[in-house]
Amino acid sequence: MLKEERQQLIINEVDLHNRVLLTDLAEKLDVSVDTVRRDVKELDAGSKLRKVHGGAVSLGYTHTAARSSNIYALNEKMAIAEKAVSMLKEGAVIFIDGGTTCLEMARMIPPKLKLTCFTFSLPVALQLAGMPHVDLIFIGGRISPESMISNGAYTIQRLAEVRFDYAFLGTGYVDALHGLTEFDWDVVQLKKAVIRASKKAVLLCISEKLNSQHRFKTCDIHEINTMITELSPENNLLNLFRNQDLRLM
Amino acid sequence: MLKEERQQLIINEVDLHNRVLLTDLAEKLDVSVDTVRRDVKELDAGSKLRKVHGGAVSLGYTHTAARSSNIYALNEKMAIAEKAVSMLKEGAVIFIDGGTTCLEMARMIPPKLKLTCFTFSLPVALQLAGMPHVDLIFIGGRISPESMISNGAYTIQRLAEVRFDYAFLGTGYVDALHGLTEFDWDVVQLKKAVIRASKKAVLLCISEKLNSQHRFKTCDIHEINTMITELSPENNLLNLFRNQDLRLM
DNA sequence: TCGACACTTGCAGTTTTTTGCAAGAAAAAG
DNA sequence: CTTTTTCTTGCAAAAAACTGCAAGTGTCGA
Repeated sequence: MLKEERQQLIINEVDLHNRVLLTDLAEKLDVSVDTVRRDVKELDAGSKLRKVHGGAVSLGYTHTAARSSNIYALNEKMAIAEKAVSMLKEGAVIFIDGGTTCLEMARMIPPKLKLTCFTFSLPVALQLAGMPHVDLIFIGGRISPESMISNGAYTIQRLAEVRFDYAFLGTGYVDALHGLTEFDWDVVQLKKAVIRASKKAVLLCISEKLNSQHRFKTCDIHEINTMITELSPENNLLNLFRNQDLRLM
Repeated sequence: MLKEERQQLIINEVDLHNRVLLTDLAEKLDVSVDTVRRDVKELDAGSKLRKVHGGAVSLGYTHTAARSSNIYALNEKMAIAEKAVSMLKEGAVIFIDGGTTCLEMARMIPPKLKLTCFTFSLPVALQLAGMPHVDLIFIGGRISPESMISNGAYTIQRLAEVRFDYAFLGTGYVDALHGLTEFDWDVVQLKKAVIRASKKAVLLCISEKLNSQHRFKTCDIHEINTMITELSPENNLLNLFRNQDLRLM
């Protein structure tokens, strides 16, 4: 077998599976691991793939890692945000949760729309503060450094004093059977308070989170009025969420 | 499983759920917690996520605001901030006002110093939220878009419920005779409330503002305990402020 | 055809990387 | 303040990578 031919096969294999082990390649091509190693090293030098300890990965594969400098799954989140913004009516009193999806939504609020927005997320507040027609009220309290939101008993008390037309919420995990869950107990208490304070709760959630769960439960699915994903409402992935007194969007 | 592959999965999980525990990752990936810890540490070093005690959080949340390039008289403000920071003692409960000088001060807080900080300024809060040893409490309310601080009756009420060891304040205008004055009546009410809530008030003020005044009065000079300018305390420009029961710094 | 030469391939020994474990330190929780 | 969890550090075993070397292969010109 020619070296050239072998290297082409290696590239094919890598592109096909995104990642391969050197030992697998050696077995498949019936050459020694050293040979494969040398081939992979050359291909790496020629930018045909990326060599890593124990194997090789395709360039596209690692490229997704570079994207994380921005926001994960930004396109999906923008699609969700667009749908969410379309629900907004002039003069509404709404709440916007923290999290990147909700931040995207805040960004997309039409500049001319008059709104009263509550939030406890610093990034969301910063975004909304620049909008002249938005009346922005920050719900204070102890700021949790990881999520940049206020949280704790004080914040929950403040939430008991208000009532929103709509609350736009994110969640860590969501499952048709187990509802909305989080791994953080404090966050659950906070989200419960938000849901109590809102006439209608709208969940913004990318489809990748569907059917995942964690230890602490925020609420059941039927306590949510509308669930927005980046998918079409007819998508099969949403089947489990039908007939739950839930509007899909 | 390749290390590369594993790290990619960790990034996905973190970006997806915003926050994950090391132990959960270890279980999911079927490796020891130590390995996950090392991976997360590497990814943190590569700015793919942020490591926190017991887990990792996504960067989407926590991009700390870079200093906007052109702050007026930055060097002077940094000199003031440095003096202000030198007053801080371990465990103190302080308030930090909005404004660029106070923001500079927030930036300069030593990373290891344990503090409880109150503020109603979004930029200051964002700055402080990145400091692990600072217990940060945001005083909520309606956000005034020009200054990015909460203001109004609600905020003033909240201020009535707390008591600071030190309040670090800015002011629009200051004069030995007329005291601290502002252009904006609402701001005056707010600053009054801050001074009432603090045992000691520290004024941060560049010398350029000395001997200027405006319509609405916050307080007299003697209600301030310490005044910090970028000048040496012996400087002649400060002569009018001596013998006012005021410490110059 | 022969031999010089460059290139490739596999092997063995050494070095580096990865991984899990354990003990003490540090940090969070109660 | 005490208990529990997490972090750090050093260590050792295993896996992988690198290095030098020798054997094999093919090319080219005399």
